[in-house]
Amino acid sequence: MTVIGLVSNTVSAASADESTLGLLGNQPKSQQKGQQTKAAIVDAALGLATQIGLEGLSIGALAEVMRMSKSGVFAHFGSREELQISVVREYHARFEDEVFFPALLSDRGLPRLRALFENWMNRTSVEIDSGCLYISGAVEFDDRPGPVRDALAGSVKTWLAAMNRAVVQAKEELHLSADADEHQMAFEIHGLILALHYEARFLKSPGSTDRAHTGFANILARYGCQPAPARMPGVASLSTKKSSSK
Amino acid sequence: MTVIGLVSNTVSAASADESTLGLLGNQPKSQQKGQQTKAAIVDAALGLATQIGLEGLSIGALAEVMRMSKSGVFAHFGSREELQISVVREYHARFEDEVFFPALLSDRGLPRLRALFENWMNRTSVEIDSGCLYISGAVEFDDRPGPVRDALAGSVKTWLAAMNRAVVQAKEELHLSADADEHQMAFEIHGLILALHYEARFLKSPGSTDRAHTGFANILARYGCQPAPARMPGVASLSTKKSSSK
DNA sequence: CGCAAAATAGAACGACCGTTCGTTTTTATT
DNA sequence: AATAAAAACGAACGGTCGTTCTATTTTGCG
Repeated sequence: MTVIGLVSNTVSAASADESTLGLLGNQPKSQQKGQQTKAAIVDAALGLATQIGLEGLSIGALAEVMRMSKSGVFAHFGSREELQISVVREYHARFEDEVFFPALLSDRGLPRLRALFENWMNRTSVEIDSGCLYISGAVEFDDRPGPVRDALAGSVKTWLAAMNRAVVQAKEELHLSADADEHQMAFEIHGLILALHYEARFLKSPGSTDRAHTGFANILARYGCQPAPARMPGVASLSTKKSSSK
Repeated sequence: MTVIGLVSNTVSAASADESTLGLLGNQPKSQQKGQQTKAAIVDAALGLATQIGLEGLSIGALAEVMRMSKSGVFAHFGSREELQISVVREYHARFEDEVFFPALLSDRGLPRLRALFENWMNRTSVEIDSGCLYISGAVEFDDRPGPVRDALAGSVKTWLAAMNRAVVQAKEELHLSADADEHQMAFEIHGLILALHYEARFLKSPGSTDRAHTGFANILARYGCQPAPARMPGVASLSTKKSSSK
């Protein structure tokens, strides 16, 4: 863990990773049908788990969706817990692909921070209908130790650390006030996402998405990206790069 | 519903309300042992539900805690769903007593808003260990319609409406900028509480409590309560009572 | 094709779930 | 103390759960 510098967690256990990538044929040309249906099972399981939770995920229901026998599904994982862990890893991978990696195309500093939040918001907006595994999982495994909880907490921490890094970089690029606390900022941003999910998905309050956006703008304004960002006393010759991305 | 002006919801179904109050003998001197043990059951059920969730709450486990038979416990509610609703109502009542009512002792406007947040924070801090029914319940009943969800959502909305009202009053008292959006502000405050619960209870990150406090100060600062709150033009003679509780 | 290995099926298990029902105990009142 | 009502019990029900075991089918390779 703590690998190459980006969001990673999927390094461990060999098996069910390639999923949709499929035919890159790492080395052995063996292994085909098995991995393939296993990936399909994990995909279906992820769909079920985001809706009814990791704990609500039952092998019987999953088998029905897959039009397979319970034991047929079960054999791919050996235990329900291993199935849950596979689901968490799959969710992590998709989160990376959808939220983290695309944001790397934006410039370091404030543009990338904005992109990260924007992607996170977009994903959360979709999850108002489908559900978010990082949120439901957190509640379900609050005080239930074990490998599932570890996998969940590991993924979430990896992501939050990436957000922290983006804030630090924004400070380094002088896009944010130097005394901005990255943990504080990440905390407040996390709160916006959680409030959005709560109020939109559970309470069904309209306007939550706008409020999350406004909240993010407020945070940026507070932490040094002033409405009038021109005169910063001393420092920062004139290297203040463009801070607008779109 | 939408009653006398304060947080209320408990008006409906007659039964299990008096709980610990016990012997005030409303009118009929009948009804004794039953209501009493029912209240004890709800109390124990609330303890279980905050830890493992409303869905994880099982009558068997509850009976064991109560040292009663399953059917003995069951008879008090007639269905598991009714038990869950009773738990939600009890939680609502305690939330009111602990968070809302005490804050009414503080002056209208900013002092009361501060008190509401402070009480909410204190309760949430305790719930880092015990769990919060409004948060776990929201996840569990996201997309599961029914009376339990209705009871939960009703309670939460009642409370959030009280927060909104406090913000509006703070504007009326000129303690906050007149163009402060109460919904936006309540949204951001709610996010702080949710982030606190998430990061402290699930991720076990230290310092979350301080970050929630700092976040609240940031929000107040942004919405018109400037960092130098001493000279506020006009208003509020010198009746600013103590706003610290401990 | 033939054959070993992998994948899937099917039935059964013990455990726990919410709920029902008839019985027994406890309670409150006369 | 007698009695009717309320409360608690205990056993059983149908159902779902994760898991195990043994067959059967399907796959991939020579």
